[in-house]
Amino acid sequence: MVTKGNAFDPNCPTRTILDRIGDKWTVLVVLSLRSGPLRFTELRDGIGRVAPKVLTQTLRRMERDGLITREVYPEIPPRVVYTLTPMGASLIEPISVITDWAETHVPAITRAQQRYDEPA
Amino acid sequence: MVTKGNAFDPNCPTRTILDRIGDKWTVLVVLSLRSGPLRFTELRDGIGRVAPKVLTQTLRRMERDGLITREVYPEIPPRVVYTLTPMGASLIEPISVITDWAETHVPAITRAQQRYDEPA
DNA sequence: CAGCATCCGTGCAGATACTG
DNA sequence: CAGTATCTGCACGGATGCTG
Repeated sequence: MVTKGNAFDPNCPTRTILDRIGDKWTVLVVLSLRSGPLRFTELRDGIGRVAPKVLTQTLRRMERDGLITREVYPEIPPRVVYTLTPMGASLIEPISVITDWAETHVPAITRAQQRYDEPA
Repeated sequence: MVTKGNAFDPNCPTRTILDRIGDKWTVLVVLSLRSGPLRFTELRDGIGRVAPKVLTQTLRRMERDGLITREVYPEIPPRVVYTLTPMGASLIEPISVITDWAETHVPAITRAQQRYDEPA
């Protein structure tokens, strides 16, 4: 069985995962941390145009979920390092399945869209 | 390589896929149609609390993407049947990878959240 | 039956400015 | 440096009512 049948339950915890995977920044953070821990600014610069507030929200939620750890070094200037936990790292696989699927089917999807958008 | 490095491009087509997978209703439609074609109302009833407008939007977008087909029988009363295309059906695999991951890790995530939310 | 048209509320992304 | 504080806007989900 693909799903235990509770995927239709609005409160199904699987939904939470889908939300995370579907979240733009969460995925990018995982991929960014794939090759090692990074500081806040390094993440920010690597990811591109992301407001600090939004990045912070994303990181806090991921920390809460146990996907990353957050280590604060009380220096001046402060240094905070984010690291993928084993669980966080295990997300890379599902993500790569999705991206593989995407790269395989995107051309067909694009064609389907064009066909759909063509003359009425 | 997990990603071709363009996952960070805001216009990366892979993002579109992530958005679809992350979309609550799209996933439920795929799972609903897994065992055969369904009519609009059947989908609506099976999925649960979803506004017709939202379901229609979801179905149109999926049709446009080539994930489902929409057949209209000009009868009275009208009958419209939605069917998973081969491409749409191929989405079940990635989805099941996600749900498998979810079912494996949800307990750990829940525990992590509780630990995080505990005494300040 | 299968939807379209319309309206509403609002959650939330994002920009900007400031601080320990 | 690594955030917090504050404001804005608008995309989007959802409810309701109508129609071919």
